[in-house]
Amino acid sequence: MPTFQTSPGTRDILPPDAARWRQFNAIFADTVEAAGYGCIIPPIFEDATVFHRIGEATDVVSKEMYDFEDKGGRHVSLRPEQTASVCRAFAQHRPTTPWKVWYTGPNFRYEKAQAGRYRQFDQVGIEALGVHDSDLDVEVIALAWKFYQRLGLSNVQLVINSLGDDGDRARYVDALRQYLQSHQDALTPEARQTLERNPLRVLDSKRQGDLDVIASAPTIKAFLSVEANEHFEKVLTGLRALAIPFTQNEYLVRGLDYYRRTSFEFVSTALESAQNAIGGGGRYDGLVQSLGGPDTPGIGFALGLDRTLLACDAEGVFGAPKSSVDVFVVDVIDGTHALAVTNNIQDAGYSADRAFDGRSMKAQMKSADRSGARFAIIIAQDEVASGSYTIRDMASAQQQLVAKSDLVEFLTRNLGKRTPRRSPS
RNA sequence: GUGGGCGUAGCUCAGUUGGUUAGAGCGCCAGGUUGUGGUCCUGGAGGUCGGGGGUUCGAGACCCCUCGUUCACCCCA
Repeated sequence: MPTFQTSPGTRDILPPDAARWRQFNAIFADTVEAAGYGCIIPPIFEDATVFHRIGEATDVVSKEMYDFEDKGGRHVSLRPEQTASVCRAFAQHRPTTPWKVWYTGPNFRYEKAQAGRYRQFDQVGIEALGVHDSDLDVEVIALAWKFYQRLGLSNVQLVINSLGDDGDRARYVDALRQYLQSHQDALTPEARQTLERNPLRVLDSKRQGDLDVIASAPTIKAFLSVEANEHFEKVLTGLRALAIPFTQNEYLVRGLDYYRRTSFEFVSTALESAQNAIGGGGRYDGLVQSLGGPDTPGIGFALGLDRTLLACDAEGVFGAPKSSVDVFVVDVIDGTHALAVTNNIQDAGYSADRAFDGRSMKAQMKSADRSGARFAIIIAQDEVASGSYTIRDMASAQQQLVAKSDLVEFLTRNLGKRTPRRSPS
């Protein structure tokens, strides 16, 4: 028999971790829906050209795309992120603005995996289209911040910068390229290579040999238009008003070409690994138009599920929920009583599990213990004869005999009223 | 894509300069207790030592290849 395992960079999320993911998504949805964001579910793959708008020079597009030709000869790609898809959706459906949406789901990038970096990785995020107002920038950042707080994270740092408008950015890149080229000899070979492709990325270098040159490099600030500068200052003022701490970093450029003006990143200072950026985002005025839509401003962020959970682990917060069931039915006759009883309990809105394969009472009690059930319902000859159940409180080991017809009333009295998952007919 | 570390039971790991039948703890199953879990005691199941090739009388150990994983670079969430 051949043995199989997950492909590199992918993995199974098993219980109880998957429950933690669901909880994570639920808290996120709750946080952003409270601000008027609606859920959007774009396809997981689409025309590869859509994602090329992220920037031909970016690594994401040039070497990490999971693209292929489908049976109809279409060049499609698994999405490496969702922002481009959301903007494509906007261009396609032309909803009224402001259009505020949130999403969750897997993305794909062909990279070598390491801690906090997978080929299939999940992100949650929001995108807001059609608004220039700097207040929206503040709202977007504040929602991410609020979400981190709800998870219980406290060692998160907000790093922020402005990349200016298209023209500002172009003029700055020119100046930066000139500066770096004139200091080429002082740069590492890797940085010189990066310089060819994208001068902005050189600023991201953490190599010791590049730091001196970077330290005296021109910064974007001097190239910002009056409007972009004003916009940025208003964003910072808004953050201060909401008491959200931030660090300005004029070298924060981020890897995707479409960012304009506000650009930000959330870094976990609790993580030791190199992958300590747990979320990021910014404004991308112009992206919708590049996808064939009307000239529409946009801003959003994406938070990495895996990395954020790693940060939670590092801080010892937001652990996996303990799964448990209300009742565990122990049937030592033939198991068929348990079939009916669990069914009835479930119809009444409570959760119930049982053992199979006719195991011994001791073994079934052990399963009851492991299930985390508050009560064990024991059914043997005596109970059947008297038309009742023995109900054992697993924590106190107190037992009592309860008439069959009083079972739901007993559960309601001890566990509170529940809404039935479906009404018994 | 490049470089380093690591792959032994479901999990965490021992395993001497290469030497008989590969071990422990936890977990799992059963019994001790024919109507009772969590503690305790006893027993049991479970391993082609990641895979393939080589060196050797003999390889879990040494060499080569390969796959996986991990860390760093790169990049990013």
